[in-house]
Amino acid sequence: MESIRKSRTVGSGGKSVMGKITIYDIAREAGVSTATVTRVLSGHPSVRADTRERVQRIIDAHAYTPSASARDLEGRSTRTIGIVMPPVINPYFTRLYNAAYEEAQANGYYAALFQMNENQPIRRELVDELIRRRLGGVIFAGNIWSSERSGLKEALERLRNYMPVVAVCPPATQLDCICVHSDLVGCSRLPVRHLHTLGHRRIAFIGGSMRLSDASRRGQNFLEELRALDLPDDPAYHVDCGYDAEGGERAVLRMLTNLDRRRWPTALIAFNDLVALGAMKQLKQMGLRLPEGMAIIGCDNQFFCPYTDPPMTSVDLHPEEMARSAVRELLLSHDGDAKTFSMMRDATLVVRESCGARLGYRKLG
Amino acid sequence: MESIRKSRTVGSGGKSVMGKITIYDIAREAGVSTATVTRVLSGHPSVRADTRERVQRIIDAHAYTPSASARDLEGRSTRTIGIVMPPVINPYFTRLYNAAYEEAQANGYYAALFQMNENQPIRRELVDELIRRRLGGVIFAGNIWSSERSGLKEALERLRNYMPVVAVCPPATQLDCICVHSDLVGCSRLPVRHLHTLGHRRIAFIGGSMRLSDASRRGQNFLEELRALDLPDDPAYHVDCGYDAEGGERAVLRMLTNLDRRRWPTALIAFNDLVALGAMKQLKQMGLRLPEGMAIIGCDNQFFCPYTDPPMTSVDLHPEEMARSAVRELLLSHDGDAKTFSMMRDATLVVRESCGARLGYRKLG
DNA sequence: TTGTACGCGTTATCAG
DNA sequence: CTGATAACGCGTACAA
Repeated sequence: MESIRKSRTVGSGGKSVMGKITIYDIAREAGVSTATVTRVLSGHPSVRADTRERVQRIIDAHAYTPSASARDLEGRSTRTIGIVMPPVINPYFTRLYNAAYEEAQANGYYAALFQMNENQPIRRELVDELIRRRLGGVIFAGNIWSSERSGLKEALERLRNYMPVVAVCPPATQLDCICVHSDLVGCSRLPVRHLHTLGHRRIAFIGGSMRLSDASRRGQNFLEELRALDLPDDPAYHVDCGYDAEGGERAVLRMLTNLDRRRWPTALIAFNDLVALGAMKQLKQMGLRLPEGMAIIGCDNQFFCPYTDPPMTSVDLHPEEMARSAVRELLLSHDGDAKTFSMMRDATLVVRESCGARLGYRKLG
Repeated sequence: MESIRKSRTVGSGGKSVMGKITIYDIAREAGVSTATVTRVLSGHPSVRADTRERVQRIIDAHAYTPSASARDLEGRSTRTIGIVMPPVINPYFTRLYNAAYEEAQANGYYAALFQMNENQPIRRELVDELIRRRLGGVIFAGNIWSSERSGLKEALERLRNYMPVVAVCPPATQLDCICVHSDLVGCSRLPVRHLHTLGHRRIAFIGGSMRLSDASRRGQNFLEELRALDLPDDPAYHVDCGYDAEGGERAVLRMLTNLDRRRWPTALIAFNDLVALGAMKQLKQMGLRLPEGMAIIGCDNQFFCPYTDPPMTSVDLHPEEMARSAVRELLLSHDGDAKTFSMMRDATLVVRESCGARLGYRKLG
């Protein structure tokens, strides 16, 4: 900020009054009533052609545009839905939001984004904000509904009193709203099976946080999957390291330096692609070749996966589809009959070369 | 969507009337006037303690929250600014938006995002939408203001009649609004000089689009810089390929296959990091080693730059700072005295290893 | 300290 | 076909 320098004061201008023309002004100038102006505006048929034209001319001349606030006040829908999620900086949520935005737009709605850091209690102010704006509905996405969040139940209940709510999240229980959840079982099963098929026996899991009950679901499922295949579930093969690339670097460093080389895992499953990215860097730095020295699988199938070296095998949770479904359900449940149900999209394993396989798309039962 | 399956109809619930309580309801139930309720709501001092408490209790009981529409109508600001830019899918704009969002929030404002594809005319509907919502101001970002866009002048003028406007963009002329622009000169100069210093003489530029006058600025500056250093500005050393990784792959493929090996450039400057990412992949695929076989520099200093192989040298345009400045200026120019000026943040070269240098941060005059 | 009444910009209803 | 006029929900003078 201080290093930004202003320059070139080019000039000054700008109208003085900042657009204050109302429907009254138009009506007066056109010599009609406000009702007629409204009729022209909404294309109502019962208005004489010449009147319509005259009014329209005035409207155009002033580039008059009715106020949304006033219009909303009159009782109709604001045609806006809210979407509450972690900051778009996380590319997974970027995709989620983008798809929601497009779907909303396709239905004549606007998707207002409310960013919220994860693992932070639902602030009462946020709920207030949503209600104040009289949104047509809200989508909560991300690990929003973890039981750690205080005031969750209350917030949800209060909100639902005003508008429909749908959650896009890991499988959660007791959620009294429509819930579109990700396939966390497949998300663990797919990569483990894939690695097992390729002959791997010592498989580790890095990323996330075991202490957060919902986020740990991934880790739990991973362990169950290992046991189902009679693979060792050594605690040393699991390290929490958060959700970004830096965490991935740290995780690898910590795990491998703490382990006798003969006990090193031969494959890594990362919480997400960001973590995997960091892990790959650290692995190379330690002199390992990929995928020979270590196989690795990410999650989210981000845009950069085909461009890592080697290209990264990853699980696609199809956030776009989930977002679109969420928006559609939200718009459908517009009216009071608030149903409550869950829906799920299967995960897909996108095989590239970070595990030494070259199979293209592949889906395991 | 069709592959998403519903399951587990858990139950049904939801209040029937979807929150219709108004300030009148509260007033009646508390046995006071609406004015008093308002006073309690806004923490006005002149209200007796017991009255306040009684009213507050009713408010809490109903979880009453005043309507934003009604409040806005009353004349005050909507405390919302708009930010119009390309889809947040592009990580550069993600950062831009995120910073704007935070800065707005820090000032008690909300930043409403309006996504618009680049190189598309400013739709009248969009401007209508912005005006309809009576925003406190609008930020336009990206290559929005290219002269190719039809109706640009008109849209801007009309908009400015309603609210302050600031543009975050490449240097543009004749923009009758506050303009925070990126340092496109430095953006070309820095990488060229860096490569020149390292001994490179045949330097190519890939990405963007020469046909779009504003986007081509980068290319123009690049050429000028080459000439200033007496380097060859062979047209074959420039290929348009858009703005994503796939484009980068294509660009490399096209350029190198069309060129005799002895005339190959020894270094590549990419329009942005996405393009550079694709280029790196294609270069490796053609058997070149990086940076020995080819040096490469990206732009935007994206999160993945430290994690490419080799880590990518890139130019940082500091989108976050620009966004924050834009928001601040917007909020400042709240009142009618619409000044018009430009400000610029210097670009910075972040040196990593994709050019074979190991210098850390480095800034060239 | 509290209440009354009006304005904010639109739409909808009901007369003409 | 068109024009008054009443909501809509809230803030705010002004009055009590």
